[in-house]
Amino acid sequence: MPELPEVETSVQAIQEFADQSLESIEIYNPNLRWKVDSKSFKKLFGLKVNKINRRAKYILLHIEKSQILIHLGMTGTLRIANKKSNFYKKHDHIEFIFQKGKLIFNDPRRFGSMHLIGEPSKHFLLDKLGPEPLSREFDGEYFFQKIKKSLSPIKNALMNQQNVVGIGNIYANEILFDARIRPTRKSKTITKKEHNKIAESAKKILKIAIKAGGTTLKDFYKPDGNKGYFKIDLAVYDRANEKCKNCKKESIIRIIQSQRATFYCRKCQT
DNA sequence: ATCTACTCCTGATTGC
DNA sequence: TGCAATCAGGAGTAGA
Repeated sequence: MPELPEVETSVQAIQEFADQSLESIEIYNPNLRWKVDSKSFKKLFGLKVNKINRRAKYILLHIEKSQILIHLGMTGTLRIANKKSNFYKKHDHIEFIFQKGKLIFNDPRRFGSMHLIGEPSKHFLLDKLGPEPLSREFDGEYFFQKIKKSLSPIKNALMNQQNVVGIGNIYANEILFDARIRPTRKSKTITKKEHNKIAESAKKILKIAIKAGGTTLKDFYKPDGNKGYFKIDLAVYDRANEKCKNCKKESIIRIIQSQRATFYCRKCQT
């Protein structure tokens, strides 16, 4: 599930480990999207995590001159556990043992990843990423310039991490509904004015979602428990055949775009 | 260079 | 109830 708001929530939830030393790391199953290099992680024993932050949908744990790079994929979750508990959940892959607790990475579908890396901006997973959607760099003018010649649908452009990061299938649908733009529109046909609205909607929707994540943080990240991701009140995603929340007349339709489900209102989104 | 389809994997849900 | 088919929120990669 994790898109930018969920990853941001996770980063906030594990801040207690910033400033703690890694006592050891347990690798139960190194098979993720790329095989985890167990050897390199063993060199980290005894070192301190100085900072934990996010770039796009990646989580970074900074340790002196290297950092642990984590991607949650589709089904990855982090959970905090008490140090004494030995509760193993199915699909637990990696466990970081700190002074005051444990951080466990669980991922049933194994689309997530974990790397030990050097300079983040030079890593192959990060070096082509576009700007953060909540930064000043991302605005209508930027997006217009970036995709004004593109033939691909605006929804694909929004989800393309080289254009702007952090937006996945749910929020792309929600953002375009908020902006009243039809997801199938070719990017090159989007006017500057519409771009301003898209950028505005993107910031608005993501901020609302981050806030919602913050309010449910307590339930989400309890030691030894993980109730799963929060959901904001979605207007179109997974609401096929339901009445549009804007016009209250037309039904939301579901189509497939580039193998992914797209939801929109034919009346409100043009 | 741009764009789309395929692919990795397990689990929940839907349909017969 | 059982079993098979379908679908899932990501994104690198191959190939058109």
